[in-house]
Parts: sequence; structure tokens; C-alpha cells
Amino acid sequence: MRHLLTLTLAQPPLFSFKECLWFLDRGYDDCLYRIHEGSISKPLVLANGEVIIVQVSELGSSLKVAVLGQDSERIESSTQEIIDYVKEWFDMDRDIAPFYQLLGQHRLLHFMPERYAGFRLIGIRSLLEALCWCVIGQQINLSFAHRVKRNLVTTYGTPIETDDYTYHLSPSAEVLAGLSREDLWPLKFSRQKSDYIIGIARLMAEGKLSRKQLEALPTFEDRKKALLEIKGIGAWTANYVLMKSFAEMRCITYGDTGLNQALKSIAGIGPKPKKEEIDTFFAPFVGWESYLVFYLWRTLS
DNA sequence: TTCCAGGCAGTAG
DNA sequence: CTACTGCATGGA
Repeated sequence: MRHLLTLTLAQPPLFSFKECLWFLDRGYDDCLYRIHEGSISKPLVLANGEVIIVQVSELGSSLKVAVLGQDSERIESSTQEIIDYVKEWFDMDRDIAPFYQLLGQHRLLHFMPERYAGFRLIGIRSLLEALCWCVIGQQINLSFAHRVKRNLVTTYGTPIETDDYTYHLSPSAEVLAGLSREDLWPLKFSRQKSDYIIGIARLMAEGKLSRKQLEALPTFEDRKKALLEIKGIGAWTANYVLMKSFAEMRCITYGDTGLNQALKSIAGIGPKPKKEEIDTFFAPFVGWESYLVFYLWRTLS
């Protein structure tokens, strides 16, 4: 792998790379990206099949995107794809001023625009990766969840070597679809979760579930309904995936313990709030529910 | 030992 | 819709 090119992106208003990086570097040592000396880097498979490493860092008032790879011939034609990926990753094309306006008017949340200025919804572009992460994270604490994810990624993902670091691509649907449930038990998956992951991977490998198919559905509710029909995907996972992988703005992760904690400490709601109580709290933020969930999570660590 | 952690499926009401 | 159970792991 060698350096192929460097791109420069203007930082939009109300954007803070440091806030985004802080969230990604909360101390769980995620195995799918590397945070190093103020930069974040991760491997990416381009549409043409080439594997590259994108490394994003701050350079003055801009973002610098360095690209590592093998094939310098074709990389120029992928420039826009790489820019789009980074913009989507950090939700850079969204004007969040209206959200800040609503926060500023709120009795309990008016501190957020200043304290978390420029914090953005961090995306997980890969649908399978997002779904795997959700299933793994169901009902276990985050540090254990990260460990299980690392087991999965280092066992069934693809290592990508560079001079000073070994990255990993998350496992493909084809690889996971070929596993049997017992294969995942040593990686600390429960029986149910093994079945969920393999079932989801098989749907994707068979072409019965894909980003394209979900995006083709007319409404947010249709996409949620389609996800909920799949074994292992409940309300929490459906909302989380639509938020993180599709950048849907109206997702509330009902039942989420982190959300419940934040609502308890900030608004005194709960400890186990009913759907209606949550909806009432979210009512002033129509169209920004996902951002509110994300900002509430931000208050936790 | 008990409780619980960024839940889900199944059943009952 | 809520309320319940059973399912699994591992840390506090």
C-alpha cells in the first residue's frame, strides 16, 4: 500500500471534526478503524473492487483525506466516490442549524449547541456491518460487545496490511452465510445471536436483503417494517440501523438503555419510560429525532 | 449470589 | 400497546 492521493474537503458550518473523533475514540478500541495522532483511518472497498485506506484528519479549516492503495491508475476515477464516503461518514452535507434552533429553545437541552458544537451523526455505511453490530450489542454491555465484534472481525474479516498497522474489513455476507451456528459460539456469541447473524447474512448473500432494496421502498415506515420482519431485528435494531446506515432522521431507539439513562438523568423520565413518554419528549424535534438520540448518547460518556 | 448491560422472540392480556 | 418469560455472556 502506498500513498495515492490527498483530497481536501471544506468543513461545513456547525461541524467539528474533534467532536466526531471524540465520539469514535471513547475508549472501546474499535477494530474497524484506527485513531492515531488526530486522524482516523479505515479500509474501504471501492465500487471497482479495489481496497483502499482512507485517512481523515484536520488541516486548518479543512479536512484532509489521504488515500492509500495499490493501483494508482484507476484511483482518479474514484475520487468522487471517496469524497462522498467521507461526507456520508460524518454527515457533512446536512445543515443542522434548525436542530440547534430547537435545542436552544428547549428548557432542558439548551446547553447542547454550545457544549457539543459541531457533533455529527457518525454513519456506518455497510448495512451488514451495522446489522452485525446491533445483534452483537443486544443486551450486553458495550465493552463486551466490542470484544465480540473483534472476535468476529479478526476471525472472519479480511486483514489489510500496511507498513505500520493491520486493518480489517468486516466479514462479507458470503463468508458469514457459509458458517454454521457452532462456528460462532467460541467467539462468545449466544445461540440466538449466532442464528440471527447467519440468517441475516444468508438473506443478503441470496440477494433477499440489500441497501438498494430497502432504499427503493417509498417511506421510512416501509423500510422499518421490512427490517422488523427479519429474525433478530427488533424495534431497537431497526431504528439503529436506519439511523446509522441510512442516515434516516426520524429514528428513536426505543428500549435503548443508553437513551433511557440519558432521559433519566436529564429529564427525570423513567427509569423505564413508556413509548408515549419518550414520544412526548421527542415531540418538539420532529425530523431531528435521530440527532436528538445521538446527542443524548453524547451526554453519557 | 444477584443484578444488569446500547434486546429479541414468544405468549398473554 | 404493555407485561411477562427464557435466552446467553461476563463484569460489578
